[in-house]
Amino acid sequence: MSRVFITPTGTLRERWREAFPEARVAAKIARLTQETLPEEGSLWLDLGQSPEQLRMPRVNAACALGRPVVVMVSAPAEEEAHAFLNTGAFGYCHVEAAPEQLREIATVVEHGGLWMPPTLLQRFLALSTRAAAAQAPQVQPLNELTSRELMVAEQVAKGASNREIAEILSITERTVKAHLSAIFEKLQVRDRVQLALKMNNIPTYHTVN
Amino acid sequence: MSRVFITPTGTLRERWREAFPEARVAAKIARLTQETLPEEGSLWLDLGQSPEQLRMPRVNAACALGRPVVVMVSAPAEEEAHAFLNTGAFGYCHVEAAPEQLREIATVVEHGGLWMPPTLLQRFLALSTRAAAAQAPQVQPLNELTSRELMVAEQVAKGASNREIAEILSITERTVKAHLSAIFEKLQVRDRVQLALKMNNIPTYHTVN
DNA sequence: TGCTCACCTGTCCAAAAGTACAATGCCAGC
DNA sequence: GCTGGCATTGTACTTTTGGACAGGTGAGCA
Repeated sequence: MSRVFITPTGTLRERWREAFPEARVAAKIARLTQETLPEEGSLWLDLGQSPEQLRMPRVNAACALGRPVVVMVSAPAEEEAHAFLNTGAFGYCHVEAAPEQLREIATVVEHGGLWMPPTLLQRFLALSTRAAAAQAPQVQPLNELTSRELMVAEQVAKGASNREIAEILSITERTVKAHLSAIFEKLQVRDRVQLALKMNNIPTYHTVN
Repeated sequence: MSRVFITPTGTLRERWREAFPEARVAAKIARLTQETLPEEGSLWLDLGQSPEQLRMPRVNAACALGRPVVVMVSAPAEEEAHAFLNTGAFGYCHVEAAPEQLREIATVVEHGGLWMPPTLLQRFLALSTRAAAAQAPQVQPLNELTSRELMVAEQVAKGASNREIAEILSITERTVKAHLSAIFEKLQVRDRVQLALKMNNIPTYHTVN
């Protein structure tokens, strides 16, 4: 498995060489063609110094070569990560990533996996899940709720406290709680946060048990 | 690197054994604790026959063990993939996946990568990009948060309780509260419900005092 | 070397949320 | 007239949440 680094300086950084002693280097993507590329292996694109408007095209060009591409940047940012990975890159990391890390990343992307910093990955998953939920709106079992319960649920969905709901509906806080208990039971949620999310069509991932 | 398969039958499938001759097997997640688990390696959760309402809790439980989890299902579906990966799983594949594929997946997840079938991955990336764009205006106030605070906020956005967040982040419930107080202050919300809504870009109509 | 900041934790306390058990009144339908 | 569902409220209790006050550590920086 061989790795090719694409960096404007045309020279390998210390840590890159440390991670992959056999790595090759290229100054420009254009220099690389199907013929000059090794049979398999990954491409490592250094965008550390690239100006804004050139970054995306470069990622595009690199991905077009048909090898898994890891984009390296000097300041990882969420939106950029999304854009690059969506374009076809399989990895997104810091240019100064440690050698062991680089090897981890290589292992992952060369086996069809996706790699990005853990915190970004989390955000990433949260976002796409939300998007998926928005795409396929679930018909909720809100019909099970009585009219009064629905009013209470809607207030919770807007972030109201029991006291506020009581005031709005002109009932006692106690009654609000009674309705809430019924709602929780019917909708199979355990507290107002989960209810608020459910009412807004957002999946929750924490079950009782 | 060792692999533990969790399957109701308590026996390894042919192809699993073929992929990982040394694999261990367990019938229930509850049997596995930090002590009985190997130092490192991945968990493979067979949801082939699991009924709908037990799937998510099982994924949750498996992820809580602190090893990369690969969920195996008999009929891969997009929404499910999103949900499971968002819960903390790192892999999602068919129970009947070929041995070579299983090894690929193992390699990926054990190195911090994310693995799912290529077609799903495409959809996934497309979705998240769209979501990122939609969220863009909202993400701004979030950068006031420190990385740790963001993690807490993300969990609240999914409906987690303080206790759960503490467990997930391996900190005390007290610390979770500390982070939350800071978050409330920074994002100008008064409680976790409003935070959850704000994190999901849903406006709240109640005063913030 | 201080200093700041993020992160983590503790105790104590008060408010809010949620549950259990119980009761009253209203109204529609059989 | 009886029954069942809905809405309402009460007392009493447990759990969860959030805040006040008071620290402790470690990393980075002037």
